[in-house]
Amino acid sequence: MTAPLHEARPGGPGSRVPDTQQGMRRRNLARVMHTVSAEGPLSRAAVASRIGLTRAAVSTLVDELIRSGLLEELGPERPGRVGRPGSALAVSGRGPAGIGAEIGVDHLAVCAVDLRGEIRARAVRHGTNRGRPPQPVLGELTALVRQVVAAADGEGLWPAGLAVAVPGLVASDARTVVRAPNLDWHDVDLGPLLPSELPSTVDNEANFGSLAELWLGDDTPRDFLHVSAEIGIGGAVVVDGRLLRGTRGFAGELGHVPVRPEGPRCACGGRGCLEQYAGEEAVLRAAGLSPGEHRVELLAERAAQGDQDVRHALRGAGTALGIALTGAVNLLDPGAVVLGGALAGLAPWLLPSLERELARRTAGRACAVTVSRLGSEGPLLGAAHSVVRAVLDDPAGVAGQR
Amino acid sequence: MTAPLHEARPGGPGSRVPDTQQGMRRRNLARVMHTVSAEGPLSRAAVASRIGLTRAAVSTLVDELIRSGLLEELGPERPGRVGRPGSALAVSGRGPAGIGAEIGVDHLAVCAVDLRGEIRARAVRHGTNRGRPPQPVLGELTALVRQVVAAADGEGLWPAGLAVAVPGLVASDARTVVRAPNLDWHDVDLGPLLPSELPSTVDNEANFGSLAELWLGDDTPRDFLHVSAEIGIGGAVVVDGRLLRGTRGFAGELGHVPVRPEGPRCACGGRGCLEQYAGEEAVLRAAGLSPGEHRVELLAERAAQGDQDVRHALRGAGTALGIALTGAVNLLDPGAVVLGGALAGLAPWLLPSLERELARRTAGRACAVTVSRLGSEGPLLGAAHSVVRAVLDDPAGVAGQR
DNA sequence: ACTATTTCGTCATGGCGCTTAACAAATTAG
DNA sequence: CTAATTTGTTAAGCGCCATGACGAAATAGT
Repeated sequence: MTAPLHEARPGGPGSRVPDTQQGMRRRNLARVMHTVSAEGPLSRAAVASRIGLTRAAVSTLVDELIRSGLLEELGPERPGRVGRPGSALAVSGRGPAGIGAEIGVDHLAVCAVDLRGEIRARAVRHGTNRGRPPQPVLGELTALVRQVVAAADGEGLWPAGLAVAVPGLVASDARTVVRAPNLDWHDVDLGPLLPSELPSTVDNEANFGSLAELWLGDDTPRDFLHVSAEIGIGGAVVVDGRLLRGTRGFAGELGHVPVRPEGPRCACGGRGCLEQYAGEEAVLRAAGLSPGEHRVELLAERAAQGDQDVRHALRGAGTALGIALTGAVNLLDPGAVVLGGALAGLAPWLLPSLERELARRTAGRACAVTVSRLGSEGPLLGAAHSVVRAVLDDPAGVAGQR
Repeated sequence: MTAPLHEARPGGPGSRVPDTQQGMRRRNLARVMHTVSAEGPLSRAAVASRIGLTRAAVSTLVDELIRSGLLEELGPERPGRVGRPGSALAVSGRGPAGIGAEIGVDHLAVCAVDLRGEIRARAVRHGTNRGRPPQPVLGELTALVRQVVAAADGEGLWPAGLAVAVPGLVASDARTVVRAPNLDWHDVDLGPLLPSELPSTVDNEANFGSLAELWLGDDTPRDFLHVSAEIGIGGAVVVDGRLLRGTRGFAGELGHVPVRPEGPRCACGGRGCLEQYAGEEAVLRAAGLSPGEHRVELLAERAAQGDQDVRHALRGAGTALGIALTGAVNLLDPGAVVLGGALAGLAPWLLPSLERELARRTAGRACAVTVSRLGSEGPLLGAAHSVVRAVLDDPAGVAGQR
């Protein structure tokens, strides 16, 4: 459990990893899995032509993947064209599964996703975790995980790994929660509290949310900026299909980008940070609601009912977001900006002012702003899929587990 | 000439590139070159233990590299330890060379760098290029290139490629200058104007400058933000040792990050952009100098002489840079911010206010600010080295050229 | 001085993984 | 019903690295 499961690095020309024939085999197994996974049922010949290997080579690769339970033979393809019909191959629906878990402020959720990307089992427990110590929370989570694993087992699936999304900053060891303000956790090592029978990783929920967007979003480009608002305003930068983490894992912090340099003081020491204008507390206050008792969910409700104070507050937040995103778009030139998490639900009232501000300030270099369709499901799905991706990226590594 | 020479991508698990034994061989040749290049003279056994291959395998790889003229055998190592001494291997000083060229506003420069990273030949021509059409400028540049190539040939070097640094935005085909305001060039395809006998690439000078910092800087981390001020304020983002280009190649634009959202109007359509406070024109004006006749170089001179108006103007620019960089540092969490190009010379007067502003606003997440020692040499060196890196990254591809 | 030990570079052998070429099987086209 | 086309498998071959053994060249110990 040293790094997030889905971030196995191939190792470039400067790397120390030797290149042997075993490595070549592993990478070609991964190529076959990726191809079949991405392009639906495919014959051996079709796979071969797509990845550039010969039919003979693909045959032996496929044999190995079928023996490992990662691929399935669906039977002969319906003959439409001339020539002998191929035998359709598909990713197995009865092999390894990725277990995703989410520790939310108000709930715990676990799900199992098979290699085809389908959710095959899930479990939720409602109830606040704010201020509760880690031990009982993780105890309950582990119970839910075992429940989901048992359900998945009933469908012929076995767990390849567990990924846990947490509303806070996670160290690069992928197990220590540095701080999670909404849970009031600080420097907690979750390693010993997680089910020991599964290889596990922990990561920030915004990170998993952005990966979900990358893997499951419609038409999401390989370079984009994901903006969500769970704790503070979390951004995530995805470059070339990889999540940018930064040297200390802090990358993607959008909440403390200066919007008005002489604005009100912020707890971070700066002035006029984005959070002062578009953070949960600030928006609630601007809408005339008391931050203590109300939550973000209420805003969408009120705005939909036509509450002018709320709408005004959201317009202001959109403008502030537009200013902060102008800087980010200038710096990164992303293919898109995606609003996710709680912001997705508020998009109808945020977008107009946000887009106006952004378009005005980035004339000619503008960038599409889209809304995630995953919404609050993002982190959980991203976690589960991170395990699935790890299997697709290195089928050989996982086949040995069983 | 489709992409910058140094950006050949290996192709991850999802890629279409098949993994064959030839590819494996190529990558292992690259590993040997990189290792010898980075860690000085090394015996075959030392290389083997470093890259994880056996001595026998490394022997055949080294044989091939010596036959191609990329490696040299220096003779027996001085025996210090027990056992038979190895035979020292070094990167050849008489093989391929990288030719770098720079089209500056006031000069043209060309140099040849060998695989060891040493400059072996150079040529400069002074005189302004502002407003001159591309054809005569490139004609002169080509003449300089041929002159440098001839000089390199006299030392037993042959040109492996040419990389040209341009003060403007270059399209992703690495040959078309989209716009270079200081030269008044727009949508010029330099391809036909470059020496046809060499594989050539064109790129922005700020990009090459940041790569020079990555490859030649002391202790430059693999993730950093490079800030220079040649045309406008060019930033460059380097992530994991790779230059971030963005979907349209615009990435790294720092000049139009909003600093004061209600500030003065900017030509870009926005308001209060960084360029309004820290751009060449703005700083000259704030210092009481007329932008038309004076240049950045003058500022360092005056500031050193104690000119209070100039120092005040630079302090202001530093503060604005600090605000803009706060956003960037929050978003990217880089290992360092490096001031390069013209900013390096102004650093003594920019740094105090810049660092104060940055430290105050990023308490706890602060980031070191350093000054490039390459200064104005960066772009030229980066260009030449980009060719050298391409050779190190794929020795087999280059050996065939000769 | 002489031997044992260590390390280096090379060679022969073998295993592994892909390619090539040939073939039987299953379909369409004429 | 035959020819053509495409699929999947098989056997032979080649490239590349690993293994193990060897001579060469140094140090360490007696």
